Amino acid sequence: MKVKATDIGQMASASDVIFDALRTAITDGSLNEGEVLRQDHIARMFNTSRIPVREALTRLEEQGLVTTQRYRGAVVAALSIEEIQEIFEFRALVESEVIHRSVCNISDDALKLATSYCDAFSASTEPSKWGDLNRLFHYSLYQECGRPYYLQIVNGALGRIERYQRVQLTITNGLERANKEHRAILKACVARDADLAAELTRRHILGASRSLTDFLKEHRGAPHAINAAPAGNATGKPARRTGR
Amino acid sequence: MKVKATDIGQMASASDVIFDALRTAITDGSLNEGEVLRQDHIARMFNTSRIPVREALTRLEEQGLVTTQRYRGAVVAALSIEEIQEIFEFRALVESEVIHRSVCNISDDALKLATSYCDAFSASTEPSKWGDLNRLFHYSLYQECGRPYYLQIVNGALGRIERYQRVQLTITNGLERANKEHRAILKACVARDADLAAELTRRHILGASRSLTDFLKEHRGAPHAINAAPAGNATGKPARRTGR
DNA sequence: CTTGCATAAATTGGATCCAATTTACAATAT
DNA sequence: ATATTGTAAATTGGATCCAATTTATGCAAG
Repeated sequence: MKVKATDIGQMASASDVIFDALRTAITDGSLNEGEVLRQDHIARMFNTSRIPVREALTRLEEQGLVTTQRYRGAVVAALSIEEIQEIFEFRALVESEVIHRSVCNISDDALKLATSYCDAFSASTEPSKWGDLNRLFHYSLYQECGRPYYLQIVNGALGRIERYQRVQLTITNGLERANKEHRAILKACVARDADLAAELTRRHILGASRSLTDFLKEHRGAPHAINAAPAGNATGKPARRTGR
Repeated sequence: MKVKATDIGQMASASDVIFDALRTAITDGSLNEGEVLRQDHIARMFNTSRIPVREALTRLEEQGLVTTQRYRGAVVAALSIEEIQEIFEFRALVESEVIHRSVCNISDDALKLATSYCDAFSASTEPSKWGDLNRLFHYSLYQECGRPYYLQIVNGALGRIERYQRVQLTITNGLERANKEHRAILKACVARDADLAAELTRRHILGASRSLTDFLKEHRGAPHAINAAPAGNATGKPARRTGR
């Protein structure tokens, strides 16, 4: 009998690989907002043609992570402070609902796992991992809500603002407060107090929004100047194309 | 001075045209769920190559309107009753929040417009227009919530279940109840009673969910047998490919 | 008549090529 | 020196072609 590809799981297509790589690069901040994504540059990085690159960029645009203009290419999406606030507020609404539903069914195993992520988060000294650990902690408490669509939406919303949240945690030392709030949320979940867990989650997210946007209002005279600017791009004009 | 394309607005690319056409065909039910979408068939319909078709399908998949398997192509997504219920419940959560925020700022013009859509909805005898009019009515009450991201999410959620809702309105004569509920919502908005408008919207959506899923549980022994099946496809096997 | 396998047809993912458009740059006029 | 304009380079959208894979069909064996 011939072995079909489906028997050993769906092999990732080239566009999937590119999509995943670009997505993580955008969400973790490796790619600065406003940065231009050239199709054949990316294609060369992955040793493919531009076709799968375009498919990946299309998907990223559909998720709101890049914006595209005809014949002008894709740039990493930049969110205004108002847009960031809106997404945090939306997360507060949906995630409080999600954790409320989840706590009712939550298993001891899930609580154990959440605790271990919580510990790892507070113990980690590697800023590049805070985003992942934070996400893993929260998601481990959401898993048993029985609402995959909600989780998908939450994931999309989080993907858009994760890069900013990481900056805020790193720079304003928001780690301590996040940690305390995580402990409180976890405690409420262990006690199976759904209302409390929901309310604490809501405040946790809105609080993070507050300190992040305060930070951005301070440090963002210009729209996109969080990370170090790439060399020679201090002017408003597009960077001159350097040779390949 | 040379006229740039951007000066006369963004010209729609071929993939945009195809995307829009397929999206409306899926949301309004012209394409049955489970139906297979062949790339070069669609390409021939639009006199293009398969490249822009693939881009359109990629975007539709990202929105959850089609599902794709490697080398096996795209099919119009079919939602289980549980998934439909979940999306309605999600809409109830988000749309009640949206209308609550909107009513605080709503203008008399917006109320006038909403009234005209409400009237058109109740007067219309054309089932194919109910979906549009229903959407226009609700959206006209949402416009001034000042939360574009919420509206974008609502639009995505609605796009997934619109086809089913249309079926329900058509078949179970849910029109009368929808109409009454629309009047009540509108009245609450005119009175600037945000809490009431939100609660009525919540119940309106959950009620629609209830009657739709009841209907589906009744009429859906087989997963995808709402609309008339295409000729010669009564068996579970895929239809034999007819000549081009 | 049904089942199993070999082979052909159909279909998708990706590479390469071409046209449309934008952007950079040099030459020129003011 | 600065603005302007024409041209070349860079870049994207799309068409056509090829390889990988799946699906259908025909033929032999039971």
